[in-house]
Amino acid sequence: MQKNLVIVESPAKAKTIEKFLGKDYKVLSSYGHIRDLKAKEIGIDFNHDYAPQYVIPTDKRKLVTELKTAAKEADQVWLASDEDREGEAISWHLYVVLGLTPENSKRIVFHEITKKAILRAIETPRDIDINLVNAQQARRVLDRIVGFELSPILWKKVKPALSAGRVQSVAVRLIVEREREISAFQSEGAYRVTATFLLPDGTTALRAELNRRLKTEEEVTALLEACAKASFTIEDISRKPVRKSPAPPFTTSTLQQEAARKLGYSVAQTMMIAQHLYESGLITYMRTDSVNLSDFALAASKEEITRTFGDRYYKFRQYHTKSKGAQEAHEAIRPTEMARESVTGNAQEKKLYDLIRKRTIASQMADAELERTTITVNIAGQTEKFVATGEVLTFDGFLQVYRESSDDENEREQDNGILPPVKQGETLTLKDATATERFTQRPPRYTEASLVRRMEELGIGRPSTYAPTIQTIQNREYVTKGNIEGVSRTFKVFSLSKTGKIKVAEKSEVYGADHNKLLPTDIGMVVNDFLMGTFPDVLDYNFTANVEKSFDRIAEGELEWTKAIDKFYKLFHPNVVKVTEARTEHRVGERELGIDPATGDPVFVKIGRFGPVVQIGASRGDDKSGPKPRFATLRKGQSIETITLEEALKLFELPRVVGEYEGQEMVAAIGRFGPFIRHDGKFVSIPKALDPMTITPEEAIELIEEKKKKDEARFVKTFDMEPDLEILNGRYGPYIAYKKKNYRIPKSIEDPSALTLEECLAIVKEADDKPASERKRVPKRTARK
DNA sequence: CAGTGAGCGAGCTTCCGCTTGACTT
Repeated sequence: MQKNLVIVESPAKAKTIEKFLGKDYKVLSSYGHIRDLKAKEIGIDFNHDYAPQYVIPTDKRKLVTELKTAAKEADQVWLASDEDREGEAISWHLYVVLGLTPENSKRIVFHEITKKAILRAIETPRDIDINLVNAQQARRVLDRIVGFELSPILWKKVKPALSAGRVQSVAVRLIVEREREISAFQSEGAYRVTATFLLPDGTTALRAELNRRLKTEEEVTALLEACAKASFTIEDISRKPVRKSPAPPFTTSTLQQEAARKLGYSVAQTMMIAQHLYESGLITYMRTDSVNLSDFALAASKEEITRTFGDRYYKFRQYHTKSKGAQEAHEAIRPTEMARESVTGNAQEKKLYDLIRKRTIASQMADAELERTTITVNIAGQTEKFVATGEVLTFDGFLQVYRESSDDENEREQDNGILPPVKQGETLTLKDATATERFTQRPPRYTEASLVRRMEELGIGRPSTYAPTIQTIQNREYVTKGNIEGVSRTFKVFSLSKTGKIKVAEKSEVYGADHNKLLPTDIGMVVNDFLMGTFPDVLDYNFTANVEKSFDRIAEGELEWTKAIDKFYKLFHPNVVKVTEARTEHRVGERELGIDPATGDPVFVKIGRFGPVVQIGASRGDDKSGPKPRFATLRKGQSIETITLEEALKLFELPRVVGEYEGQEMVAAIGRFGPFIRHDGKFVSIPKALDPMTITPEEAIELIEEKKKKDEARFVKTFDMEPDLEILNGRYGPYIAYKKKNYRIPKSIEDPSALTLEECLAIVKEADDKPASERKRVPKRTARK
């Protein structure tokens, strides 16, 4: 048995380190935290100075027993979790749970996974930093208090199973506020004037733009009229060298942004692919906020750049992390071997690796050098000038390898080319001039990646939580990813022809379309407004930054963690009690639309048990007296913020009896899966081309008959002896349905329609006999779209 | 796109950060 046990956080890391350390060392992984607060209750003892009640989660029990056994067998245990707040806490929990002592255990840290770094770490061990551990306990306890005291308020006041937290609620706030900025945005038109001039040779053209935009049509016509008569001279030519520097190597956040822009991956997708590359030993750890490169990586980059491009392309650069609250326990994300140009794996892995490698290499390359030329053209008798700019790349530098993308589509317009040679004082002739009406642009909606960038700027969330947080706010239905259809608008174009005439044309363009952007739902907006009204301090963009300052003081040993929590709790909890007990006349987010002309009853919209609903008539009190209110769910695209009385009343026209067929009523309605026709206890979806409000009996019958035909094709085989068992055609090919459960047909069976009843029952029996532990229940959420 | 189309209500839901599985009917 080995004398030494090293415990790290990640199994991939354990494997690598074990190779470096040799046979005297056994290296195991803790797989992150091994203990946490009780899962089902708050898990904090408020009567005993906020003592956290830690438990080992069931899925960690087996691992912890293994670690205990290994620790007992070793002479020395080396706690080698990451060097940050969470890592220090992991070591401390291990120390406590494994029953270690100062004699038989040591705390070590290393910043790069090289033999040298690890051996040096072992030579310079230290003790567990209890102040840093306490900072983590404060963080954990604060998050638990905020989450577990706010969420139940939402269950009571808005809708069950909702959630609130220090991170997710602010993420939702960002999206809600951006959407409101967009709806309040008033675009302003202004005219952008461009002109083409001819040089004295009579053939070479120079395109230039007026140095300011013109506000009114009068200004436009005045200027164009002046241009028709004016003479033009080259007033000034200026040349300026410009340098561009490469972007720093990837962190989790910047990798997610660039992978989204360049490769179109979602944040979760990027992390999954990166995890794969990491486990295959191809890249360094993918959850990091550091832009630092190890000496090994710096040397390897230099070698790679000078070998491939030459000395001139190399430049040593050291980057410093700017983002708030960065903990820098790891390196930047980079290839483990800089010389490895490509990897084996699927196409996505190859592309992401390529992106990481190029970004890393480029970060150690020379600046790109450009020459920017600006030509100013004077209009005789006018104060305005025309300006032409051009850029020429004189040295490509890092651009040879990598060019960072931008979210802003307008930036790409600047890709100006070479300008023709001109001389100062030269006279030009105007060939044409055009004034095009352009509108100011509304703020952009967030994408997953741009939300991550904003969260990182605010210091909210960590590299390990960006992707899960985005998932959570979508699971709670605060936010959806969706498209917005563009709207058409007209704009004017004034053009001056060679003959000096001004023509006006009206053109149209589609604007405002959006694809795959984060949009707030009604629930998201109602919850946000409620929390902003009741807990503005927690929703403040600086809340995290402020508590982080306290955590830093705790880590420095200047502040007791329980005192910091006490200060917060004494302010926060009374407000929780006050808000919980506040009786309000109306439901949170409720809006009265008006009176139903048919009954005289009031019409409301609000968040109901299952989401946004319209209600006609007041809710009945506890005594159940009075008439029952009527309900209707909002249709897709409708919002409780914008729906009108008219639209709301229309929702009650469904369900609607369309007609009769085969002696049974046909009823049109809208359900969770869209519009449908119910007939004889069966449901048929109504396609988009038809409307449930106007569908005719003939159209409905056609749909029903079509569905019948399709259903018949569904049945591959049925058995008279056992009507409960059917072989059906499904999305994934034929399968067996038996007593409300579905069974896979083994791949070895070529013709499922030839199966006998006995064979089918055998398949069913075999599947049912599998131990329950092997049959994982499907989480409810995955059934959702 | 196999199947769901309801409506306070015994119960239950929830946070943030560390880490990977085992599962695809």
